[in-house]
Amino acid sequence: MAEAGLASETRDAPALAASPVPDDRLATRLWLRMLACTTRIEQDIRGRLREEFSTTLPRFDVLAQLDRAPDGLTMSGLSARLMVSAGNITGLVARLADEGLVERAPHPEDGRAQVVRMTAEGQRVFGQMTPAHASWVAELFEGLSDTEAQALHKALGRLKDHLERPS
Amino acid sequence: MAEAGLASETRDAPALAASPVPDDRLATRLWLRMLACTTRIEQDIRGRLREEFSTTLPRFDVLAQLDRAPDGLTMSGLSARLMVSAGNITGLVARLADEGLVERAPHPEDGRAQVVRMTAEGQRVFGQMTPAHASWVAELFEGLSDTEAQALHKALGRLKDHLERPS
DNA sequence: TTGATTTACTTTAAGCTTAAAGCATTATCG
DNA sequence: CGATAATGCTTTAAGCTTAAAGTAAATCAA
Repeated sequence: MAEAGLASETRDAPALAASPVPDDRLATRLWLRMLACTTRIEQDIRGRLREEFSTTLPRFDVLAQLDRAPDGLTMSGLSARLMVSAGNITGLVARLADEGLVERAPHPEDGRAQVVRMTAEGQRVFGQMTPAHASWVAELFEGLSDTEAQALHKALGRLKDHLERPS
Repeated sequence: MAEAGLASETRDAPALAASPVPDDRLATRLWLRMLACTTRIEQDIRGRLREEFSTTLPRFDVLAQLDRAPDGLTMSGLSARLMVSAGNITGLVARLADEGLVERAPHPEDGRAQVVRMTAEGQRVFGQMTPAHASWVAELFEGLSDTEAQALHKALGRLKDHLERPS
C-alpha cells in the first residue's frame, strides 16, 4: 500500500545520452511520498468514519456522489465517478440499500439500467457526516498555508490532466 | 475510493468571526484531487504488475521493503513500513512464501518474532520488476517538469511532517 | 520469583476490490 | 427485419484489508 523501495538502480550510462536515472528517481521518490500522505489521510478518515458514524469510506463516497446528483445515478455512473469496478458498486449499493440509505429503481428508459437515489434517511445521515468530514480534512491539511495548498492543488491539476490524456 | 462530494455547505457566517468555510473547501478540493491522482496511478501500476509480472502491488511493496533490508525484517517491521495491519502482513508473507520469493525464520533472540528475507529467486524476480516499475512511474509523472516535481515533492514533505506530528 | 503488562504474531469475521464470465437489454448495421 | 456488437449489471473466485480476539513470549515490577 505504500513505500515501494527504490531498489538497486542501474549504475551504467558511461558517456553517451543523458542517463534516465535522475528522472526515474525523482518520480519514484515523489510517488512514494504522495502515496504515503494519501494512505495516512485515508486511514485517518476511515477510522473516524468508523468511530463516529459506524460507516466506511467507500459508503461515504457513494453517498457523496448521490448527494450531488439529485436525480440519482446509474450503477455505471457511480462506477465511473468513484473509479471502481461495476461489480464493486453492486455490493456497495446493496449494503447501503440494506441500511435504508439509498434505493434502487429501474431506469425509465433503459431496461438494463438501475437508478440509485438517496433516501430521506440517507440525506439526513449524510448531512451529519459531511461537515465532520470537511473539518477532518481541513485539520489534516492545516500544516499547509493557503498559498502552499493552492500551489499543491495546481500541481496536482497538471498531473491529473496528464494522467487523463489517453496517450 | 475517490471523489467524495463537497455537498451542501453552510451558507452562514453573517458578520462575526471569519468563516471556516473557505479553508474547508480548499482542503477538501485538494484532498479529492490528490486522491484522484493517487487512485489513477495506483490502478495503472497495479494493472501493469498483473499483466507483465502476474503479481500484485502489495506483494511488490513487500519485496521492495525486503530488498532494502538485506538482514531481513520482522513481521511488525514490515507492518510499520507498509503502514498496514499485522494481520495483513501474515497473509501477504504467507503467499509470497508459497511462491518461493521470501522465507521466514524464527528470530534468533526473540522467540515471538519471525525474520522475513527474500530468497535468491525473490531477488531475481524483484530485480526484473523494479526497473520496470521505476519507468512506469516516470512515465506517469512526465507531465510535470523537474521543477514542478520538486515543488510537489517539497510541498508533500511539509504535509507529511504535519501528518506525522502526534498532535 | 511471581504476577501483570506489553509486545509479536496469528486467526477470525466482515467488508472491500478486482478480473473474468455470464445474462439481459439496447444499439448498430447489413 | 435480423444478426452482430456494445452496454449495464450481476455473479464468482481470489485476494486485499481491517478490527478484534486470542496465543505465546518477553518485559517489568513488586
